[in-house]
Amino acid sequence: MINLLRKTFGFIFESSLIEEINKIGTLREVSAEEELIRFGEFVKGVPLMISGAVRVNRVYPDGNELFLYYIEEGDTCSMSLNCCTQQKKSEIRAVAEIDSKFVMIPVSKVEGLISKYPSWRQFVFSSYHNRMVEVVYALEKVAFEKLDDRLAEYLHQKSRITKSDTLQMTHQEIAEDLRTSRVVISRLLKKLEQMGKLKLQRNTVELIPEIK
Amino acid sequence: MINLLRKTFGFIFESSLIEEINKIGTLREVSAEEELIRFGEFVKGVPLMISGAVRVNRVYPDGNELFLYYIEEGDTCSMSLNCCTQQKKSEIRAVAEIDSKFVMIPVSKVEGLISKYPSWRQFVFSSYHNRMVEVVYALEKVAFEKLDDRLAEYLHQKSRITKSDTLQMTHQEIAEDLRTSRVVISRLLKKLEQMGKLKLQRNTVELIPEIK
DNA sequence: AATTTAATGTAACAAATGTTACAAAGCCTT
DNA sequence: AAGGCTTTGTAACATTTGTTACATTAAATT
Repeated sequence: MINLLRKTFGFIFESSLIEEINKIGTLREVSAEEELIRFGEFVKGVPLMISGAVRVNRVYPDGNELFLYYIEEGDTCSMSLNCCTQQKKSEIRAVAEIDSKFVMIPVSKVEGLISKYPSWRQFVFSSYHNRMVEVVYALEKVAFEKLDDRLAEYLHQKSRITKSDTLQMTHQEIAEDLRTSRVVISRLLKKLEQMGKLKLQRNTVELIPEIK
Repeated sequence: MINLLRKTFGFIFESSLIEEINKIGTLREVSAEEELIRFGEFVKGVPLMISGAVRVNRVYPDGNELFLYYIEEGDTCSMSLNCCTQQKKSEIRAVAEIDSKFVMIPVSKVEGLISKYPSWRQFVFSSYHNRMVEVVYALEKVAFEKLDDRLAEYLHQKSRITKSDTLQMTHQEIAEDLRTSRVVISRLLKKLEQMGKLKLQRNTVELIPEIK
Protein backbone atom coordinates (compact mmCIF):
# COMPACT_ATOMS: atom_id res chain seq x y z
CA MET A 1 0.00 0.00 0.00
CA ILE A 2 2.77 2.43 0.87
CA ASN A 3 4.06 2.28 -2.66
CA LEU A 4 0.68 3.20 -4.06
CA LEU A 5 0.52 6.08 -1.60
CA ARG A 6 3.99 7.26 -2.56
CA LYS A 7 3.16 7.10 -6.22
CA THR A 8 -0.03 9.11 -5.97
CA PHE A 9 0.64 11.40 -3.02
CA GLY A 10 4.42 11.46 -2.78
CA PHE A 11 4.65 14.84 -4.41
CA ILE A 12 2.32 16.60 -2.01
CA PHE A 13 2.78 14.77 1.29
CA GLU A 14 6.03 14.54 3.27
CA SER A 15 7.18 10.97 3.86
CA SER A 16 6.34 10.99 7.57
CA LEU A 17 2.74 11.74 6.60
CA ILE A 18 2.72 9.01 3.99
CA GLU A 19 3.96 6.58 6.59
CA GLU A 20 1.32 7.63 9.07
CA ILE A 21 -1.42 7.25 6.48
CA ASN A 22 -0.01 3.85 5.67
CA LYS A 23 -0.43 2.88 9.32
CA ILE A 24 -3.91 4.21 9.99
CA GLY A 25 -5.51 3.78 6.59
CA THR A 26 -6.89 0.70 4.89
CA LEU A 27 -6.68 -0.07 1.22
CA ARG A 28 -9.97 -0.74 -0.47
CA GLU A 29 -10.71 -1.87 -3.98
CA VAL A 30 -14.13 -1.54 -5.48
CA SER A 31 -15.44 -2.46 -8.87
CA ALA A 32 -17.57 -0.36 -11.16
CA GLU A 33 -21.06 0.36 -9.87
CA GLU A 34 -20.18 -0.42 -6.26
CA GLU A 35 -21.38 2.06 -3.67
CA LEU A 36 -18.68 3.67 -1.53
CA ILE A 37 -20.83 5.99 0.50
CA ARG A 38 -24.52 5.42 0.97
CA PHE A 39 -27.15 8.03 1.63
CA GLY A 40 -28.12 8.39 5.26
CA GLU A 41 -25.21 6.40 6.67
CA PHE A 42 -22.63 7.76 9.03
CA VAL A 43 -19.38 8.38 7.23
CA LYS A 44 -16.74 5.92 8.37
CA GLY A 45 -13.75 7.62 6.86
CA VAL A 46 -12.25 9.89 4.29
CA PRO A 47 -11.20 8.29 1.00
CA LEU A 48 -7.90 9.06 -0.71
CA MET A 49 -8.22 8.02 -4.32
CA ILE A 50 -5.35 5.96 -5.67
CA SER A 51 -6.86 5.11 -9.04
CA GLY A 52 -10.20 4.99 -10.77
CA ALA A 53 -13.08 7.42 -10.55
CA VAL A 54 -16.00 7.86 -8.21
CA ARG A 55 -19.11 9.80 -8.91
CA VAL A 56 -20.58 11.86 -6.09
CA ASN A 57 -24.28 12.67 -6.11
CA ARG A 58 -26.35 14.78 -3.79
CA VAL A 59 -29.34 12.71 -2.69
CA TYR A 60 -32.67 14.11 -1.55
CA PRO A 61 -35.02 12.48 0.91
CA ASP A 62 -37.49 11.81 -1.92
CA GLY A 63 -34.85 9.72 -3.70
CA ASN A 64 -34.00 12.35 -6.26
CA GLU A 65 -30.33 12.67 -7.14
CA LEU A 66 -28.10 15.39 -8.52
CA PHE A 67 -24.58 14.90 -9.84
CA LEU A 68 -22.03 17.07 -8.08
CA TYR A 69 -18.54 15.96 -9.08
CA TYR A 70 -16.16 13.13 -9.75
CA ILE A 71 -13.27 12.26 -7.50
CA GLU A 72 -10.28 10.85 -9.30
CA GLU A 73 -6.69 9.83 -8.64
CA GLY A 74 -5.14 12.11 -6.03
CA ASP A 75 -8.49 13.57 -4.92
CA THR A 76 -10.49 13.25 -1.77
CA CYS A 77 -14.15 13.86 -1.08
CA SER A 78 -14.64 17.18 0.67
CA MET A 79 -18.26 16.43 1.43
CA SER A 80 -17.31 13.39 3.46
CA LEU A 81 -14.48 15.32 5.10
CA ASN A 82 -17.07 17.59 6.52
CA CYS A 83 -19.55 14.89 7.35
CA CYS A 84 -16.91 13.22 9.44
CA THR A 85 -15.77 16.26 11.38
CA GLN A 86 -19.42 17.07 12.07
CA GLN A 87 -20.50 13.49 12.79
CA LYS A 88 -23.43 13.87 10.46
CA LYS A 89 -25.23 11.41 8.30
CA SER A 90 -24.29 11.45 4.66
CA GLU A 91 -26.39 13.53 2.32
CA ILE A 92 -24.50 12.20 -0.64
CA ARG A 93 -24.01 8.94 -2.43
CA ALA A 94 -20.70 7.91 -3.95
CA VAL A 95 -20.59 5.25 -6.63
CA ALA A 96 -17.52 3.88 -8.40
CA GLU A 97 -17.75 4.70 -12.07
CA ILE A 98 -14.98 2.30 -12.95
CA ASP A 99 -12.91 -0.16 -10.91
CA SER A 100 -11.16 1.94 -8.30
CA LYS A 101 -8.61 1.81 -5.51
CA PHE A 102 -8.50 4.12 -2.53
CA VAL A 103 -7.15 4.36 0.99
CA MET A 104 -9.73 4.97 3.71
CA ILE A 105 -8.66 7.09 6.63
CA PRO A 106 -10.84 6.57 9.69
CA VAL A 107 -12.80 9.56 10.91
CA SER A 108 -11.16 9.48 14.33
CA LYS A 109 -7.71 10.17 12.87
CA VAL A 110 -8.56 13.04 10.57
CA GLU A 111 -8.42 15.84 13.15
CA GLY A 112 -5.00 14.65 14.27
CA LEU A 113 -3.60 14.81 10.76
CA ILE A 114 -4.95 18.30 10.32
CA SER A 115 -3.15 19.71 13.33
CA LYS A 116 0.04 17.74 12.73
CA TYR A 117 0.76 18.09 9.02
CA PRO A 118 0.72 21.39 7.14
CA SER A 119 0.79 19.51 3.84
CA TRP A 120 -2.35 17.61 4.85
CA ARG A 121 -4.06 20.88 5.70
CA GLN A 122 -3.01 22.30 2.38
CA PHE A 123 -4.37 19.22 0.68
CA VAL A 124 -7.69 19.42 2.46
CA PHE A 125 -8.07 23.11 1.64
CA SER A 126 -7.27 22.71 -1.98
CA SER A 127 -9.56 19.72 -2.14
CA TYR A 128 -12.42 21.79 -0.77
CA HIS A 129 -11.65 24.45 -3.28
CA ASN A 130 -11.40 22.09 -6.22
CA ARG A 131 -14.72 20.48 -5.42
CA MET A 132 -16.23 23.93 -5.13
CA VAL A 133 -14.88 24.84 -8.52
CA GLU A 134 -16.44 21.76 -10.00
CA VAL A 135 -19.84 22.37 -8.51
CA VAL A 136 -19.67 25.94 -9.77
CA TYR A 137 -18.81 24.49 -13.15
CA ALA A 138 -21.87 22.25 -13.02
CA LEU A 139 -23.97 25.26 -12.08
CA GLU A 140 -22.51 27.19 -14.98
CA LYS A 141 -23.47 24.44 -17.40
CA VAL A 142 -27.06 24.27 -16.23
CA ALA A 143 -27.39 28.04 -16.05
CA PHE A 144 -25.85 28.95 -19.40
CA GLU A 145 -26.00 26.03 -21.76
CA LYS A 146 -28.67 24.40 -23.82
CA LEU A 147 -29.44 20.75 -23.48
CA ASP A 148 -27.68 19.68 -26.68
CA ASP A 149 -24.39 21.21 -25.53
CA ARG A 150 -24.83 19.78 -22.06
CA LEU A 151 -25.42 16.35 -23.56
CA ALA A 152 -22.30 16.57 -25.71
CA GLU A 153 -20.28 17.72 -22.71
CA TYR A 154 -21.75 14.93 -20.58
CA LEU A 155 -20.75 12.29 -23.09
CA HIS A 156 -17.23 13.61 -23.32
CA GLN A 157 -16.86 13.67 -19.57
CA LYS A 158 -18.12 10.09 -19.34
CA SER A 159 -15.69 9.09 -22.01
CA ARG A 160 -12.80 10.75 -20.21
CA ILE A 161 -13.72 9.19 -16.88
CA THR A 162 -14.24 5.69 -18.23
CA LYS A 163 -11.26 6.04 -20.57
CA SER A 164 -13.32 4.76 -23.48
CA ASP A 165 -15.01 6.19 -26.55
CA THR A 166 -17.72 3.57 -26.36
CA LEU A 167 -20.18 4.28 -23.62
CA GLN A 168 -22.31 1.41 -22.43
CA MET A 169 -25.51 3.08 -21.39
CA THR A 170 -29.11 3.51 -22.35
CA HIS A 171 -30.81 6.73 -23.34
CA GLN A 172 -32.90 6.41 -20.21
CA GLU A 173 -29.81 6.50 -17.99
CA ILE A 174 -28.44 9.55 -19.74
CA ALA A 175 -31.81 11.25 -19.39
CA GLU A 176 -31.83 10.66 -15.65
CA ASP A 177 -28.39 12.20 -15.24
CA LEU A 178 -29.36 15.27 -17.22
CA ARG A 179 -32.75 15.49 -15.53
CA THR A 180 -34.84 15.24 -18.63
CA SER A 181 -36.86 12.59 -20.43
CA ARG A 182 -35.71 9.67 -22.53
CA VAL A 183 -37.49 10.94 -25.63
CA VAL A 184 -35.64 14.22 -25.50
CA ILE A 185 -32.29 12.46 -25.20
CA SER A 186 -33.07 10.07 -28.05
CA ARG A 187 -33.95 13.07 -30.20
CA LEU A 188 -30.75 14.95 -29.39
CA LEU A 189 -28.57 11.86 -29.74
CA LYS A 190 -30.06 11.29 -33.18
CA LYS A 191 -29.20 14.87 -34.07
CA LEU A 192 -25.61 14.38 -32.89
CA GLU A 193 -25.43 11.14 -34.89
CA GLN A 194 -26.60 12.95 -38.02
CA MET A 195 -23.91 15.55 -37.39
CA GLY A 196 -21.39 12.72 -37.45
CA LYS A 197 -20.30 13.17 -33.87
CA LEU A 198 -21.30 9.70 -32.69
CA LYS A 199 -22.74 6.36 -33.63
CA LEU A 200 -25.71 4.81 -31.89
CA GLN A 201 -26.39 1.19 -31.19
CA ARG A 202 -28.53 -0.54 -28.63
CA ASN A 203 -27.02 0.15 -25.19
CA THR A 204 -24.04 1.97 -26.60
CA VAL A 205 -23.05 5.41 -27.69
CA GLU A 206 -19.81 5.47 -29.61
CA LEU A 207 -18.14 8.84 -29.72
CA ILE A 208 -16.28 9.65 -32.89
CA PRO A 209 -13.04 11.46 -32.03
CA GLU A 210 -12.73 14.70 -33.92
CA ILE A 211 -10.00 14.92 -36.49
CA LYS A 212 -8.42 18.34 -36.43
CA MET B 1 -13.57 46.76 17.07
CA ILE B 2 -12.84 44.11 19.64
CA ASN B 3 -16.36 44.39 21.02
CA LEU B 4 -17.83 43.81 17.58
CA LEU B 5 -15.57 40.79 17.16
CA ARG B 6 -16.57 39.44 20.56
CA LYS B 7 -20.23 39.90 19.81
CA THR B 8 -20.13 38.12 16.47
CA PHE B 9 -17.35 35.59 16.91
CA GLY B 10 -17.08 35.25 20.70
CA PHE B 11 -18.94 31.96 20.68
CA ILE B 12 -16.67 30.24 18.19
CA PHE B 13 -13.24 31.83 18.73
CA GLU B 14 -11.23 31.70 21.94
CA SER B 15 -10.39 35.11 23.37
CA SER B 16 -6.69 34.92 22.47
CA LEU B 17 -7.74 34.49 18.83
CA ILE B 18 -10.18 37.39 19.06
CA GLU B 19 -7.39 39.54 20.44
CA GLU B 20 -5.02 38.52 17.69
CA ILE B 21 -7.60 39.27 15.02
CA ASN B 22 -8.18 42.61 16.70
CA LYS B 23 -4.47 43.38 16.31
CA ILE B 24 -3.92 42.27 12.73
CA GLY B 25 -7.30 43.03 11.20
CA THR B 26 -8.80 46.31 10.10
CA LEU B 27 -12.42 47.28 10.42
CA ARG B 28 -14.08 48.31 7.21
CA GLU B 29 -17.52 49.70 6.62
CA VAL B 30 -19.07 49.73 3.20
CA SER B 31 -22.40 50.97 2.02
CA ALA B 32 -24.84 49.15 -0.22
CA GLU B 33 -23.63 48.63 -3.78
CA GLU B 34 -19.97 49.12 -2.89
CA GLU B 35 -17.55 46.58 -4.31
CA LEU B 36 -15.49 44.64 -1.78
CA ILE B 37 -13.65 42.36 -4.12
CA ARG B 38 -13.17 43.17 -7.76
CA PHE B 39 -12.71 40.74 -10.58
CA GLY B 40 -9.11 40.21 -11.61
CA GLU B 41 -7.55 41.89 -8.61
CA PHE B 42 -5.28 40.16 -6.15
CA VAL B 43 -7.11 39.42 -2.95
CA LYS B 44 -5.78 41.62 -0.17
CA GLY B 45 -7.37 39.79 2.71
CA VAL B 46 -10.08 37.59 4.08
CA PRO B 47 -13.23 39.31 5.30
CA LEU B 48 -14.97 38.41 8.54
CA MET B 49 -18.50 39.72 8.37
CA ILE B 50 -19.69 41.62 11.40
CA SER B 51 -23.00 42.79 10.01
CA GLY B 52 -24.76 43.26 6.71
CA ALA B 53 -24.71 41.06 3.65
CA VAL B 54 -22.42 40.68 0.68
CA ARG B 55 -23.26 39.04 -2.57
CA VAL B 56 -20.61 36.92 -4.23
CA ASN B 57 -20.71 36.39 -7.98
CA ARG B 58 -18.55 34.31 -10.23
CA VAL B 59 -17.32 36.51 -13.06
CA TYR B 60 -16.29 35.28 -16.50
CA PRO B 61 -13.74 36.93 -18.76
CA ASP B 62 -16.55 37.97 -21.11
CA GLY B 63 -18.16 39.96 -18.31
CA ASN B 64 -20.88 37.44 -17.64
CA GLU B 65 -21.77 36.90 -13.98
CA LEU B 66 -23.32 34.12 -11.96
CA PHE B 67 -24.58 34.45 -8.41
CA LEU B 68 -22.95 31.98 -6.03
CA TYR B 69 -23.85 32.88 -2.45
CA TYR B 70 -24.31 35.55 0.14
CA ILE B 71 -21.99 36.05 3.05
CA GLU B 72 -23.66 37.35 6.18
CA GLU B 73 -22.91 38.07 9.82
CA GLY B 74 -20.43 35.51 11.14
CA ASP B 75 -19.46 34.24 7.70
CA THR B 76 -16.32 34.51 5.67
CA CYS B 77 -15.70 34.13 1.97
CA SER B 78 -14.20 30.76 1.20
CA MET B 79 -13.41 31.71 -2.37
CA SER B 80 -11.17 34.53 -1.23
CA LEU B 81 -9.66 32.28 1.42
CA ASN B 82 -8.42 30.12 -1.36
CA CYS B 83 -7.43 32.94 -3.65
CA CYS B 84 -5.22 34.28 -0.91
CA THR B 85 -3.47 31.06 -0.02
CA GLN B 86 -2.86 30.47 -3.71
CA GLN B 87 -1.89 34.07 -4.51
CA LYS B 88 -4.25 34.06 -7.44
CA LYS B 89 -6.27 36.81 -9.00
CA SER B 90 -9.88 36.92 -8.02
CA GLU B 91 -12.38 35.15 -10.23
CA ILE B 92 -15.22 36.53 -8.22
CA ARG B 93 -16.80 39.85 -7.47
CA ALA B 94 -18.20 40.73 -4.08
CA VAL B 95 -20.70 43.54 -3.73
CA ALA B 96 -22.37 44.77 -0.54
CA GLU B 97 -26.10 44.19 -0.79
CA ILE B 98 -26.78 46.44 2.19
CA ASP B 99 -24.58 48.60 4.39
CA SER B 100 -22.09 46.21 5.95
CA LYS B 101 -19.27 45.99 8.45
CA PHE B 102 -16.45 43.50 8.35
CA VAL B 103 -12.94 42.93 9.61
CA MET B 104 -10.32 42.36 6.96
CA ILE B 105 -7.52 39.96 7.82
CA PRO B 106 -4.44 40.46 5.66
CA VAL B 107 -3.44 37.54 3.47
CA SER B 108 -0.02 37.26 5.06
CA LYS B 109 -1.47 36.42 8.47
CA VAL B 110 -3.97 33.75 7.43
CA GLU B 111 -1.59 30.81 7.32
CA GLY B 112 -0.36 31.65 10.81
CA LEU B 113 -3.87 31.62 12.25
CA ILE B 114 -4.55 28.27 10.64
CA SER B 115 -1.63 26.53 12.30
CA LYS B 116 -2.07 28.30 15.61
CA TYR B 117 -5.80 28.16 16.36
CA PRO B 118 -7.90 25.00 16.11
CA SER B 119 -11.06 27.09 16.35
CA TRP B 120 -9.94 29.13 13.36
CA ARG B 121 -9.34 25.94 11.39
CA GLN B 122 -12.75 24.68 12.39
CA PHE B 123 -14.24 27.97 11.28
CA VAL B 124 -12.50 27.87 7.93
CA PHE B 125 -13.59 24.30 7.29
CA SER B 126 -17.18 24.88 8.18
CA SER B 127 -17.13 28.04 6.11
CA TYR B 128 -15.94 26.08 3.09
CA HIS B 129 -18.62 23.56 3.70
CA ASN B 130 -21.40 26.08 4.15
CA ARG B 131 -20.50 27.87 0.95
CA MET B 132 -20.47 24.53 -0.83
CA VAL B 133 -23.92 23.75 0.50
CA GLU B 134 -25.19 27.05 -0.81
CA VAL B 135 -23.75 26.58 -4.26
CA VAL B 136 -25.27 23.10 -4.35
CA TYR B 137 -28.54 24.72 -3.34
CA ALA B 138 -28.26 27.17 -6.22
CA LEU B 139 -27.54 24.26 -8.56
CA GLU B 140 -30.57 22.45 -7.23
CA LYS B 141 -32.79 25.42 -7.96
CA VAL B 142 -31.62 25.77 -11.53
CA ALA B 143 -31.71 22.03 -12.15
CA PHE B 144 -35.11 21.24 -10.66
CA GLU B 145 -37.28 24.32 -10.60
CA LYS B 146 -39.18 26.30 -13.15
CA LEU B 147 -38.59 29.96 -13.62
CA ASP B 148 -41.70 31.10 -11.75
CA ASP B 149 -40.68 29.24 -8.62
CA ARG B 150 -37.12 30.44 -8.94
CA LEU B 151 -38.36 33.99 -9.23
CA ALA B 152 -40.53 33.67 -6.12
CA GLU B 153 -37.61 32.15 -4.23
CA TYR B 154 -35.28 34.88 -5.47
CA LEU B 155 -37.61 37.61 -4.24
CA HIS B 156 -37.92 36.01 -0.84
CA GLN B 157 -34.17 35.68 -0.50
CA LYS B 158 -33.70 39.32 -1.46
CA SER B 159 -36.31 40.30 1.06
CA ARG B 160 -34.59 38.30 3.78
CA ILE B 161 -31.17 39.72 2.97
CA THR B 162 -32.30 43.33 2.75
CA LYS B 163 -34.65 42.88 5.69
CA SER B 164 -37.47 44.50 3.79
CA ASP B 165 -40.64 43.43 2.02
CA THR B 166 -40.30 46.24 -0.46
CA LEU B 167 -37.59 45.55 -2.98
CA GLN B 168 -36.21 48.51 -4.87
CA MET B 169 -35.29 47.03 -8.19
CA THR B 170 -36.25 46.95 -11.83
CA HIS B 171 -37.45 43.97 -13.79
CA GLN B 172 -34.30 44.25 -15.84
CA GLU B 173 -32.10 43.75 -12.80
CA ILE B 174 -34.06 40.73 -11.69
CA ALA B 175 -33.83 39.30 -15.18
CA GLU B 176 -30.05 39.62 -15.18
CA ASP B 177 -29.76 37.79 -11.89
CA LEU B 178 -31.96 34.95 -13.11
CA ARG B 179 -30.30 34.90 -16.52
CA THR B 180 -33.37 35.55 -18.57
CA SER B 181 -34.95 38.51 -20.33
CA ARG B 182 -36.85 41.45 -18.93
CA VAL B 183 -40.03 40.57 -20.80
CA VAL B 184 -40.12 37.13 -19.23
CA ILE B 185 -39.72 38.55 -15.74
CA SER B 186 -42.40 41.19 -16.32
CA ARG B 187 -44.73 38.44 -17.44
CA LEU B 188 -44.07 36.24 -14.42
CA LEU B 189 -44.22 39.15 -11.97
CA LYS B 190 -47.60 40.07 -13.39
CA LYS B 191 -48.72 36.51 -12.83
CA LEU B 192 -47.52 36.59 -9.22
CA GLU B 193 -49.31 39.93 -8.76
CA GLN B 194 -52.54 38.46 -10.06
CA MET B 195 -52.11 35.60 -7.62
CA GLY B 196 -51.99 38.20 -4.85
CA LYS B 197 -48.41 37.42 -3.84
CA LEU B 198 -47.01 40.88 -4.51
CA LYS B 199 -47.72 44.40 -5.68
CA LEU B 200 -45.87 46.06 -8.52
CA GLN B 201 -44.91 49.67 -8.90
CA ARG B 202 -42.24 51.39 -10.87
CA ASN B 203 -38.87 50.34 -9.44
CA THR B 204 -40.41 48.39 -6.62
CA VAL B 205 -41.73 44.94 -5.93
CA GLU B 206 -43.65 44.75 -2.69
CA LEU B 207 -43.98 41.26 -1.31
CA ILE B 208 -47.22 40.53 0.48
CA PRO B 209 -46.46 38.42 3.55
CA GLU B 210 -48.55 35.29 3.60
CA ILE B 211 -51.15 35.01 6.31
CA LYS B 212 -51.31 31.50 7.61
C1' DA C 1 -46.07 72.13 -18.02
C1' DA C 2 -43.60 70.15 -21.73
C1' DT C 3 -40.06 67.13 -22.92
C1' DT C 4 -37.09 63.44 -22.30
C1' DT C 5 -35.80 59.18 -20.38
C1' DA C 6 -36.46 54.88 -18.03
C1' DA C 7 -39.48 51.30 -16.83
C1' DT C 8 -43.30 48.44 -17.62
C1' DG C 9 -47.23 46.08 -20.25
C1' DT C 10 -48.58 43.31 -23.88
C1' DA C 11 -49.09 40.92 -28.23
C1' DA C 12 -47.42 37.86 -31.51
C1' DC C 13 -44.39 34.76 -32.70
C1' DA C 14 -40.11 31.48 -32.39
C1' DA C 15 -37.45 28.05 -30.25
C1' DA C 16 -36.50 24.71 -26.80
C1' DT C 17 -37.99 21.28 -23.99
C1' DG C 18 -41.48 18.10 -22.09
C1' DT C 19 -45.25 14.56 -22.73
C1' DT C 20 -47.96 10.91 -24.62
C1' DA C 21 -48.60 7.31 -27.47
C1' DC C 22 -47.30 3.88 -30.30
C1' DA C 23 -44.37 1.44 -33.72
C1' DA C 24 -40.12 -0.89 -34.75
C1' DA C 25 -35.94 -3.18 -33.68
C1' DG C 26 -32.81 -5.85 -30.86
C1' DC C 27 -31.93 -9.19 -27.41
C1' DC C 28 -33.07 -13.02 -24.31
C1' DT C 29 -35.51 -17.04 -22.91
C1' DT C 30 -37.65 -21.12 -23.77
C1' DA D 1 -38.47 -20.05 -34.17
C1' DA D 2 -41.81 -17.82 -31.11
C1' DG D 3 -42.88 -14.94 -27.56
C1' DG D 4 -41.69 -11.55 -24.28
C1' DC D 5 -39.04 -7.85 -22.60
C1' DT D 6 -36.16 -3.80 -23.21
C1' DT D 7 -34.60 -0.25 -25.92
C1' DT D 8 -34.97 3.01 -29.49
C1' DG D 9 -37.42 5.85 -33.17
C1' DT D 10 -40.82 9.02 -34.32
C1' DA D 11 -44.96 11.79 -34.64
C1' DA D 12 -47.99 14.98 -32.70
C1' DC D 13 -48.86 17.99 -29.48
C1' DA D 14 -48.36 20.94 -24.92
C1' DT D 15 -45.81 23.92 -22.16
C1' DT D 16 -42.19 26.84 -21.04
C1' DT D 17 -39.07 30.16 -22.11
C1' DG D 18 -37.02 33.47 -25.34
C1' DT D 19 -37.43 37.37 -28.83
C1' DT D 20 -39.03 41.37 -31.23
C1' DA D 21 -41.63 45.18 -31.54
C1' DC D 22 -44.23 48.70 -29.95
C1' DA D 23 -47.52 51.09 -26.78
C1' DT D 24 -48.14 53.01 -22.29
C1' DT D 25 -46.96 54.91 -17.96
C1' DA D 26 -44.11 57.01 -14.34
C1' DA D 27 -40.45 59.69 -13.03
C1' DA D 28 -36.80 63.06 -13.92
C1' DT D 29 -35.27 67.18 -16.26
C1' DT D 30 -35.73 71.34 -18.45
